Amino acid sequence: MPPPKEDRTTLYSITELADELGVTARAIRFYETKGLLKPQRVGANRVYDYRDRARLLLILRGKRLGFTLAQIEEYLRLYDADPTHKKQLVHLLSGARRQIDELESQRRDLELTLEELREIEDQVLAAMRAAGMPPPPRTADEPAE
Amino acid sequence: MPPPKEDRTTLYSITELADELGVTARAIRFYETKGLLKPQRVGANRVYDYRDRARLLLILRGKRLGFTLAQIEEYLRLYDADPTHKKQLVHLLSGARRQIDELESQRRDLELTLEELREIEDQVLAAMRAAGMPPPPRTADEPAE
DNA sequence: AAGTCGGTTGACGTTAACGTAAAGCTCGGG
DNA sequence: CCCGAGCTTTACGTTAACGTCAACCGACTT
Repeated sequence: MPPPKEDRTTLYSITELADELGVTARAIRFYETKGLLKPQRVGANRVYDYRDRARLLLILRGKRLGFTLAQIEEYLRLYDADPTHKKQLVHLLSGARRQIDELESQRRDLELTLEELREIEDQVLAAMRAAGMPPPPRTADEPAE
Repeated sequence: MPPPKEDRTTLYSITELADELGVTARAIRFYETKGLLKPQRVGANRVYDYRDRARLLLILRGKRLGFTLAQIEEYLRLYDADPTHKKQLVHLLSGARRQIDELESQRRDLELTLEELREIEDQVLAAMRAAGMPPPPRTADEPAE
C-alpha cells in the first residue's frame, strides 16, 4: 500500500503548515498568543504535530462559520475536555448544548438565505428564457470583473 | 379582523426600528453610510418604510451568518436587481450562483461541527450515566458563570 | 568569513464595524 | 420664552484580527 499522505507521526514547521492550510505564519502565531495553539519548541522554533494541525483546522473552520477567536476557543475547550472529570460534566454538557442551539439557529438562517437565492436564480433563468437567451451551464465563471 | 401587526404602510423612526430589531441607531446610520440603506428624509430626519425594514432584517441575518457588510451589500444587490434588464442577466445569474455555492460550503462546515458537538454531548451523557448522575433535562440553563 | 534561509520576538500600522461623546437643530408644551 | 425630547452631523476612540516591518539568531553553504 502507498504511504499514508499524512499520519500522526509527521511534524511540521510553521511555514509548512501555513502554506498547506492557506494562512500566514503570522496568523498561526497570533492564534497561539490567544491560547488556541501550544506547539512544542525545538530551541526557539515552533514544531507542530498532527494534533496541533487538527486544532488549526478546527480554528479555520470556525472562522469560515463567522465565529470569533473567543468563540472558537470555547469550542476547542469542549473539544478536548476530559470526560472523566466528573466535576465538570454538567458544565460541559450545558456548554455543548448552548453551541448546538446556536449552530442550529444559524443553520435556519442559512437555509432561508439559500431558499431566497435559489428563488432569485429561478427568476433570472425564467427571464432569460423569456428573452430567448440560452440557459448557461453550471460551470460558468464570469470573465472576471 | 384585528389590525395587522405590521403592514406595508407604517413608517418608523430610527430609534423605533433600532429598539425593535435590537441594534443601535448608530449601527443603522453606519449601514446607510455604507450604502446598504437609503431611507427617506423628512427634513433632516430619517424615515424608514417596510422595504427599509426588510433590508435591515436581511443585513442582520447576514451578520449572524458571519458575512461582512461588503458581502451583504452584494447579496442585497442581487436581491433587488431588476430582472427585466437583459444586459445584466448573465452577471446576475453567476453572482447568485456564486453565493449559493458559498453558502452550501458553509452549510457543510456547519453540519460537520454540529455532528461533532452532538458526539461530545453523547459522550458526556454516557459519562454521566456511568457516574450514576441523573440525565439533566433539555431546558437546563447553567446557574450562570 | 560572509551570506542566505528559516525561524524568532517586539513594535507599530491597518481595516471593519461600530461606540461614544460633543454641539447644534426643531418642535410641542408649560 | 425657554425647555426637554428626539433627531442630526462631525469627530475621535475602541476592539478584533491580523499585516508589516525591523532587528536578531542559529544552521548551512560557498
